[in-house]
Amino acid sequence: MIQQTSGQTRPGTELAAPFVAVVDDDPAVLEALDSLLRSISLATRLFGSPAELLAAQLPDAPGCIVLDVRLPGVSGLDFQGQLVERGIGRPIVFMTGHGDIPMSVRAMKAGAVDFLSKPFRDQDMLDAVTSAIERDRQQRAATSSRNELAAEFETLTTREREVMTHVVAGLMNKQVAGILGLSEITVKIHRGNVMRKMGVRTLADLVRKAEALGIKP
Amino acid sequence: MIQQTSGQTRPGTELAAPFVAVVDDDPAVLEALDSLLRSISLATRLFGSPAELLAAQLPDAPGCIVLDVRLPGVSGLDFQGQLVERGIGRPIVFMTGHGDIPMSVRAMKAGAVDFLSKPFRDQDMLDAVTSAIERDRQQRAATSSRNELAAEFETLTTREREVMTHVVAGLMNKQVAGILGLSEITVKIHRGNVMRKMGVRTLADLVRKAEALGIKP
DNA sequence: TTTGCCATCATACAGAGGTTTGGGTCACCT
DNA sequence: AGGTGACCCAAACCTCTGTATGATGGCAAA
Repeated sequence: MIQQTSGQTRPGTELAAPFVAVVDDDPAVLEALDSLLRSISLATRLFGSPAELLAAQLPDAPGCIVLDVRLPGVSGLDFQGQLVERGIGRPIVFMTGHGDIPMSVRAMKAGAVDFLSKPFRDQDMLDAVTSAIERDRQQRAATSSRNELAAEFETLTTREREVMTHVVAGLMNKQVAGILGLSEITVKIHRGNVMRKMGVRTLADLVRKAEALGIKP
Repeated sequence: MIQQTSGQTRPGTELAAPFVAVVDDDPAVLEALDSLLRSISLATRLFGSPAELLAAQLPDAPGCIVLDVRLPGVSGLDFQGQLVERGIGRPIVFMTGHGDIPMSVRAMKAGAVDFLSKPFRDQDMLDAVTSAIERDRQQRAATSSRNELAAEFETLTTREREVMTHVVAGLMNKQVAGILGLSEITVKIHRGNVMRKMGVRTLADLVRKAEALGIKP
């Protein structure tokens, strides 16, 4: 039971099965992709329109989105932008029957993983999807560890954050005390609290965490 | 005179005028691009083939390469790979008269800044080139500061590097001494040398430099 | 009001960091 | 043979860090 709980709550474990969300207005295409992706043991979510995908709740697992450029409602490229805005930053694989070079370049510039012309070879789609999922896996791992860090940082009081900022800048306790108008002993106490709350035992580790948090001034 | 010397030798200043290297086997295209690029005050280097560019010495300034995909000798895409191998990592803007989507996607995946179909609008080329030069500028700044760091690190002796590795890992002097089979006082001396040679005064700064150098074990 | 958290400071002590001074061995190069 | 530089160590001395112990006051939620 301990292991089970640990496995469920510990972030970054990523044992969940990856999935692929497919958006296309042609049911035949959806069916074909569903079959293809399942053949390599990938879970699928099928959508007939961008709106459906936005309404749905994607699994909390590494995954990607396969998208036709020409979709009912909005352009696939615009939809790409919408997804990013809403924080649904899943890697996207585009496909199209009537694409052109500027379209593909725009998609790639916006971060698309691949841009496949219909008809494409099955293997090309599988490669693209595999690559996209791997990208998402790393993305999620990075976001996850950043979130844990931010959570620790938020447990600090205002004073503790001020002290931490100056400490990781390399200032001595007495200097920090001078800047903040405190006595050196008070700074030491805050500093000790910072170390404890940030879960580090050495200044080196604190500096690295501060770097990851983007603490500069 | 002091200011002049300082300005010439300090890296990262990047006051040098940006340039654009253009490779195309059609003299008319070269001439047209030369004229276009000069109109926004960009220096140009014109080449009739990839081999010519490889033989030439590009200026030590931010710049980019404008390349036709179909070139005498090699494919523009293969040439892109060759340039990366030789450390000529300038951002590339592709242009083509007979391109297709897979080609453009491959180029973009390989890091191309843009991929323009001929005929393209002048403004599109200017935008692409401007963006490419900006990317190179940042690339060069990053490489430059990494090189300075590596240079400092290379002035360290083997022992000093070992000590530094353990120190930035957060170990105490006595622990480092135990691992390396030294006395604590010797570690202190090495540590002092490391700080001096790496040009830092605080452990925090040393940790940051070590991070930038990718020192982990 | 009581409780809890935040913040502040003092004294005292233990331990870690850092430099200086001075000394030694060894390998390599001129 | 002498010089250089890496490497090693010790004693002395100082500063800085870190952690108690104990105490005060403000402020907000229960």
